[in-house]
Amino acid sequence: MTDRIEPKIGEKRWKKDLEPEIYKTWKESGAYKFVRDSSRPVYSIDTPPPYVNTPVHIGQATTYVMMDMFARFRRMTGSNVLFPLGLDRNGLPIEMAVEKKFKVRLSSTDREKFIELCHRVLEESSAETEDSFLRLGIGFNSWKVGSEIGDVYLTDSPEYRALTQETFIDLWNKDLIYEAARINNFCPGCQTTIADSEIEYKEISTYFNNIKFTVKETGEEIVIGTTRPELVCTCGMVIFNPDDERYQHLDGLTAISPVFEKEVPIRAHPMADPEKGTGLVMMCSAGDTSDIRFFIEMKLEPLIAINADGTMNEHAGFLSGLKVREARRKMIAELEARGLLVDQVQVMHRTPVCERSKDEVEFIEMPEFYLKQVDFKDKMRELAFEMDFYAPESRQILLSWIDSVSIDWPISRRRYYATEIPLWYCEGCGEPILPPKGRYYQPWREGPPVDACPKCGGCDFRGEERVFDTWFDSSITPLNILKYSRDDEFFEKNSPCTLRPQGKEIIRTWLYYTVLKDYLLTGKVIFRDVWINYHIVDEKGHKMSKSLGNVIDPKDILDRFGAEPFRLWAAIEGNLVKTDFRCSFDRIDGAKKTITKLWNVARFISMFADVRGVEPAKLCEADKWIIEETSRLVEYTRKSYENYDFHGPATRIKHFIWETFASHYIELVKSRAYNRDEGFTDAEQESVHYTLHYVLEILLKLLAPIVPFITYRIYMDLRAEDIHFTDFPEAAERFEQGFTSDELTDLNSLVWKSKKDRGLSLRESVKKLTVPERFKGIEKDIMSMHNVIEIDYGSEIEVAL
RNA sequence: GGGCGUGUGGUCUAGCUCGGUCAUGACGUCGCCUUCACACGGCGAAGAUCCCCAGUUCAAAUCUGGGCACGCCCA
Repeated sequence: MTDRIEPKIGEKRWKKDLEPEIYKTWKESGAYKFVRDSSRPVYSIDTPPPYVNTPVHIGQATTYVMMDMFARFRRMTGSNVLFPLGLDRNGLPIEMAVEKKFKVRLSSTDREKFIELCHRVLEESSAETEDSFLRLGIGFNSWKVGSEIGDVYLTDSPEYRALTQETFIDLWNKDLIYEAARINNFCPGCQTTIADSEIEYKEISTYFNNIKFTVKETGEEIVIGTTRPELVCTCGMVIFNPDDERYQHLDGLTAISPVFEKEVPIRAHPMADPEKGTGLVMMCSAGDTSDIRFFIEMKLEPLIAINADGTMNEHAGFLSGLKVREARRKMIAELEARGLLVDQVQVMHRTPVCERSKDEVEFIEMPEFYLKQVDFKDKMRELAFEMDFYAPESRQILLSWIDSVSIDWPISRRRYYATEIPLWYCEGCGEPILPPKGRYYQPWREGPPVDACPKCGGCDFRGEERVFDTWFDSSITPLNILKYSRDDEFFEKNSPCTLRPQGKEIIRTWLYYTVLKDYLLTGKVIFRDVWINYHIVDEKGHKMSKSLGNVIDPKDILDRFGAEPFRLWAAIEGNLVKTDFRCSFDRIDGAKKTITKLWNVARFISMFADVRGVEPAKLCEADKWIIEETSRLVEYTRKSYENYDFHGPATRIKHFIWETFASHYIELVKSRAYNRDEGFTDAEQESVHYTLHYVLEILLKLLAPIVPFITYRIYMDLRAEDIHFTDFPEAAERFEQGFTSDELTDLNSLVWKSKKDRGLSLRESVKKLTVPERFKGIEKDIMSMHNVIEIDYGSEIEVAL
């Protein structure tokens, strides 16, 4: 028989330059295009739309690579994979980029003009994102923006915005939206109301001012510490801790505030911390979120002293018209002049700030639209248990957030580059007018959908100027990709969406709002699986940020290593649902070795005839052994991949290739494969040729979702077939094994060590080798591998050199 | 202040659910080997108080309690 042929695989090693021609082929041929009318079950992935005005972050690169692994695996196991790319273009980041780039303020710029500037910023920042994803080997359904299922979508397209507005109209008609004037978190920098979820906390250095109040009943002077003296006018109560011995006598008395001389009750309340300041606290209507909570709890009437523009209003008396900081200075001066300021102590104060602009959040009463959510907390908890979380512990983050929800979701914003609230108002009677569903509306620049007010018959209308919270848009991504309200048949058949992959830091926003809103619209849970990832941090474990200068651009990695080492690294490094990954070039470089090893193993095997379908009974014992080991690997890998675990299999496959397959199996059967001196029968040689190709094929398929380029190329070279459209392996017929892998590797190591201890070459002959009986079946292979002259059997291994 | 998570050789990591073989592997280090797929290779070696304390147990990296450190989220 043909004993040896030239390797079918020519190149000595895999090079990153081999990647571009492959991803170009995929892109140009539309390899992963979604087929709407297929009998295969749909597996849908609601990808998190990256923000377009910043380059793809290393964290996104990693998580998209993981999603691609899920997609490729599902494609090989019979699913019709819906894996679209969305690009987020709405909201504050674009507006802030405009303000910075063109040196304008939103509040003082014409709306039409400002939006045009937004478009200009957006035009410059589009293609880059897609290019990175393409080079990473991500198999999106499409690379074109469009409205077919699986096409790239933009969150600011008229189609997407029309869908957002449609959901508003539906929710309005379901009586789930109302407008109310309430104290809201207001960002003076962004000039808009923001949700609780958009607040973060920062330690800011400030002064703790100890100021004097007087007790009305006794005339006693009491000292109270505050960081916000300008809010003394809104003080509604003075409290001390019930356990604080110093102030028991004050309970039930009345305090008179300094300067404003307002009378407020003094009470004991656990919110006061005896350790902090003097232990006496003045509770203002809107100093921070806990103040607001306190007022609600105590049923106190709040007094709002700050306007939306950040100035004090008439409630602040002599401070009226001043900005908050000026008012604070003036109030302190006034207190000092009257001898009511005891001292000032510098402290670090945990201050609520806007997560976007970092401005200190104020609490201001404004009319806003709300989507009801408090009424649905129990239902939300139920829904949280209807979804499978990977890892399961991540569900707790959602549950904790649901528990902490205390007010409805304020969904209106006073910004420009976002989806407009589709409403007009009758100037005569104030009646709100909703347009019919179907198209994208811009009420601030277009006329109402009616000629006359249905209530009073008036003909003058005012368009709503506010827009939606970005999360109101983002919370319909699964509806959008599944063509909710656009292709009812498809949506009904394929809802819920199979997978929501996202970061743990946006559980309280993206995941929560999506589940909430889509439940309110459809009455059902919108996801089957939720995959929650941790983060990619720098080599030292620190969060990457522009200010620290430790940001890694995936393009640098692609330029240096190509996609494959990076993708293998992403799978091998750890389990992203449990821990952060430390991004290290050295470790990515390390993954390259395994790529090379795989290439060389394949190249070696490609020298031998690709024998198919040998009867199991005719296989040699050594071949049965490696097939059995391979089957175990297949079973484990399949099961793990199904549960989104690629790390376990990746490490095991890697170990298998290096330690089991290459070092022991291939070394063991090498002479049989070559059969140069005809020491083996044709059947024995055929058995090994078959087995080598069989195991290689399985390994390539197991690895195809992780490293799609190299497996594609090898498979093409060997079989002229696209591996990504073959079936994922099933375990083969199982074989009883006379020996275990450990027993075999121990035997080999012992022989190698014996030669080494004597300073002999590994090719040196062994005069006599004594091994346990269980190795009898692979006697010939062992003898040729170690160059054994005589073999016999005993209970202990003995090597006579 | 509360919740969740993490803490394993120089570095990183598996194992911890369900206690029990000399604690897994990688990178790095050291020694030997131009072995005909691969020197981006092979063989071998050194290196660990498994954060600390206490407890349960015949036995703890693994379970319990307390502490410390770090991270994330929330107040």
